[in-house]
Amino acid sequence: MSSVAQPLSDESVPSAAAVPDPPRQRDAERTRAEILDVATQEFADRGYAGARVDEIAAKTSTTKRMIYYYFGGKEQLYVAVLERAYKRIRSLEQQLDVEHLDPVQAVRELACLTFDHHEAHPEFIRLVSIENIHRAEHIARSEALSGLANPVLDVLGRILARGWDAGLFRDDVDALDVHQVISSFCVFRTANRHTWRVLFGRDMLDAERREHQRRMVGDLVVAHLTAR
Amino acid sequence: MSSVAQPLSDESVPSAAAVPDPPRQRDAERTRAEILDVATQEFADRGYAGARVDEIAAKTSTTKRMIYYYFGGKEQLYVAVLERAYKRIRSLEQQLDVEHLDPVQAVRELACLTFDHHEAHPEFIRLVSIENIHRAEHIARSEALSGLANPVLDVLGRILARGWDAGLFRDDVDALDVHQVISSFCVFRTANRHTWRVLFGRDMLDAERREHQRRMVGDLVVAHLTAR
Amino acid sequence: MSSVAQPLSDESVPSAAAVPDPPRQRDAERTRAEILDVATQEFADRGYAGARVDEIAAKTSTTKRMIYYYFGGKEQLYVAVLERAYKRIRSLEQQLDVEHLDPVQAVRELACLTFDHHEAHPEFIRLVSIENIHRAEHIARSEALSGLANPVLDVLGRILARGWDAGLFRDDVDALDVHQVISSFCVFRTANRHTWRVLFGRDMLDAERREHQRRMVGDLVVAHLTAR
Amino acid sequence: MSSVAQPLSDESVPSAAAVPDPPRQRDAERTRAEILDVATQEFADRGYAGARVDEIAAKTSTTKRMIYYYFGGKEQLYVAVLERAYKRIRSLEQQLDVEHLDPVQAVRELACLTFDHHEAHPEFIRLVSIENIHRAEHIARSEALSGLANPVLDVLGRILARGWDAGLFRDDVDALDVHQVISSFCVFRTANRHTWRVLFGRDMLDAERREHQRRMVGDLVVAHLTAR
DNA sequence: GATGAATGAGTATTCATTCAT
DNA sequence: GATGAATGAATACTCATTCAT
Repeated sequence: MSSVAQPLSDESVPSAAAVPDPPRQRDAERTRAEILDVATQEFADRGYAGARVDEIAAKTSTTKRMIYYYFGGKEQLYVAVLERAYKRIRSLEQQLDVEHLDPVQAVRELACLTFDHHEAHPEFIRLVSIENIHRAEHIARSEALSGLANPVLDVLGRILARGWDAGLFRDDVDALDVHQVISSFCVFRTANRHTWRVLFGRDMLDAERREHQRRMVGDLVVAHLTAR
Repeated sequence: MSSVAQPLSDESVPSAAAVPDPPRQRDAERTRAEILDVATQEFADRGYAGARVDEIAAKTSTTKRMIYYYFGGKEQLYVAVLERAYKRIRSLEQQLDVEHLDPVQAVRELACLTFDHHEAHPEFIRLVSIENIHRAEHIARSEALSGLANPVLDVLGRILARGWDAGLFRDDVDALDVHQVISSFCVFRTANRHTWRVLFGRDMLDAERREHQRRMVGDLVVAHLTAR
Repeated sequence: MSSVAQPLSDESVPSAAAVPDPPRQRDAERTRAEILDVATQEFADRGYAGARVDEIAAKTSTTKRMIYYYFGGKEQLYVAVLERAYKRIRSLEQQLDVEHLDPVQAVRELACLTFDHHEAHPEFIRLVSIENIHRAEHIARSEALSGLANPVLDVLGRILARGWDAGLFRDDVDALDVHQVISSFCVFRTANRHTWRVLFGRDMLDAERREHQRRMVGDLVVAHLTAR
Repeated sequence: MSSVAQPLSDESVPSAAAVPDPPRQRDAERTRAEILDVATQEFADRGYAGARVDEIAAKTSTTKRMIYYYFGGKEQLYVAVLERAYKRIRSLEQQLDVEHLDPVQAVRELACLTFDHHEAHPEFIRLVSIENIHRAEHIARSEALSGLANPVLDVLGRILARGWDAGLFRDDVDALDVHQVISSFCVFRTANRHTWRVLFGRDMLDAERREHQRRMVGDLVVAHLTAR
């Protein structure tokens, strides 16, 4: 019901507010966006096979026919959902600004920003889990995604370079390794939240434990990089 | 694809050996086990909604009817798969033996063993991802699983206690925090392998990078625990 | 076997007339009605559990899928059949007109009309028998049916009132008692026709005995009401 | 759960009490009887198509195999249930003794006894309804049933003869007509109890209304027979 | 006689997709 | 662009019955 992508979608919000409808023009774009919003929610919620085209259509203000009209089918809709989700995430990552900090502070800050970022977009984490179950076959085929630049890696690369120059960081790990460490921690909390809660009785996303966990990821990566 | 249950199933192997199978009237335990083997593979491969009862039956030497005879339905079969998978993993974890090492070595060894362990059971990691997509509703309802003890935590608890006593480890993280750090890294490599490969061009499970990654998880947790 | 709904369905007849049916896109009401016609026949013929959705669909010009599209499932279809059947019967009962007769004639006439009425709708009697086997659980849950007015009772109530005023009728039976007497006789002939025939060698619906039986129900209720 | 057939089965009760098991002898008879008891309950409860062989077996102390061993199949079991039920009813009817009364008293008494009789055996009424849904095809094929004498008819025939001789009864109805009147009323109360309750809000089997109804059937048949 | 395992044909239901208007 | 009706292939599940021991 309530929009899934809201935290991400500055663009999709105005559809409700704003102008009194230019006769018939951006309707197409608006309809597409609405379908994508609902589909994102449904696919993230139930997986690709578990999501229902009927259900997606029903939660939309248009009809099932439009899904086929705009996207061609369930699979293409799913790919479109993935593409939009990845693009939004990447565009947010563009705004990272940690390069004014010293390398140690910068890497800690980057970890924390990634932490916040993933916590704000659980449905994106779920989509990624789902896509991994499918062995990433859809994003592999998507031209839009396979060529998508990765801002975090660039930022991280420059921080590491400065750290190495200053003799602060170990040099047997590269940017992708560090990104893996950060991502592992930040993704796992959300992706495996439910089984963890049942098996260990602790909710990794519990608000009370949030600060502790946030400090932990920073400590972790800094300790690792600066260990003698 | 690659045999799912083999690495785990000393018990299930004899089905291949022994007698040449009198046409009917095999035996209950063998039939059950065979269905579970195939179902584990199928559910891990395609998810709960994506797996097909017909397909599972077809890959079995018995019929679909037997799935309902022994398990009652698709969902119960899925739960039985989860239960067996968790029990096997737990039983392997029972065999952990790192307590003769000094705390730092012990925690590093534990991280490495967890690393090996998860790498050996990718289908288990997949099942866990899938169950998280379903918000762990099935294991939450399973009496067999919600009460399952967790050997790793006990072992880790004792190591930390020794480390604290010796003033070696920071004391603002508990056993579950440390387990989370280790699990995050070890699970993520397998769970997110495919999207990572497509997006970053690196296979986190690549054999050539294995030792590097294995050292990394040890370094990570030790550095974190011993950081001043 | 013999057309079920015909005697009742002025509305459903046009389906046979009109246009020669553009292949697809018939119209909703017609499709619904056709399914209900066939389902009425099948459920009356074989009972709820004995009727087959496949068989109903096969006797229809549409497909099984439409049954689920319009009704949701076998049980809801059965309820829809009951609802339509009861509504039709009630609507026919609305047309009763015996109040211009003196009370004795009126009650006899009412009995005879009920007799004719039930004889004309054997499939309705069968549906009622079937629903009683199910302890009326379906009509109990149907809002459409539990609130359905009962014209016969009103008519009967007014006749009895006149008879009591005139000192013609005994006053220790109420309208529902009288309706029970009439219904028992009229329903039993049809509902128990087959076992009666086998066990006693007499067909209670034999055309030759019809007038005799019709007079009997009138005599019965009049004699009862007017007995000193 | 609570035994259906109890009111009927003086013979089947001792199975639990009595002798300490003659090594293995009447076991066959006892097993047969137990199956029939459970099957009677199940068929009466759910109809022929609705009853489940598995369910019948499960409610038995033996296994499904025995149903096939003793009866051959579901249909034959159903026929056996009908045969036993009819035989028991007939045998109870043998005990009717109203011939010492004057014709009017006798016919009233007969009606009341029939009333009591049917009220005591609702599961028999249900079986008869069910068999009528199947157009009596099973009892028609049963040699045991098609030749079964009907004690009530004989008794009734003798009472009517006396009444005619005495000029008390109308002579345009025969014994079977009178039996039909009585049966209609007595069967209808039980057979159509549930729909009647839902549609008219009155339970025809309500204990408080029992005496009223019992008097009614007597009044009814006497008034009818003696009407001038 | 008795038992649990096994079976195949059936049976209700669902789903992505398309058509006519 | 938009809509409700329609479809066929799948999909989960059930049932009476039989076999091996």
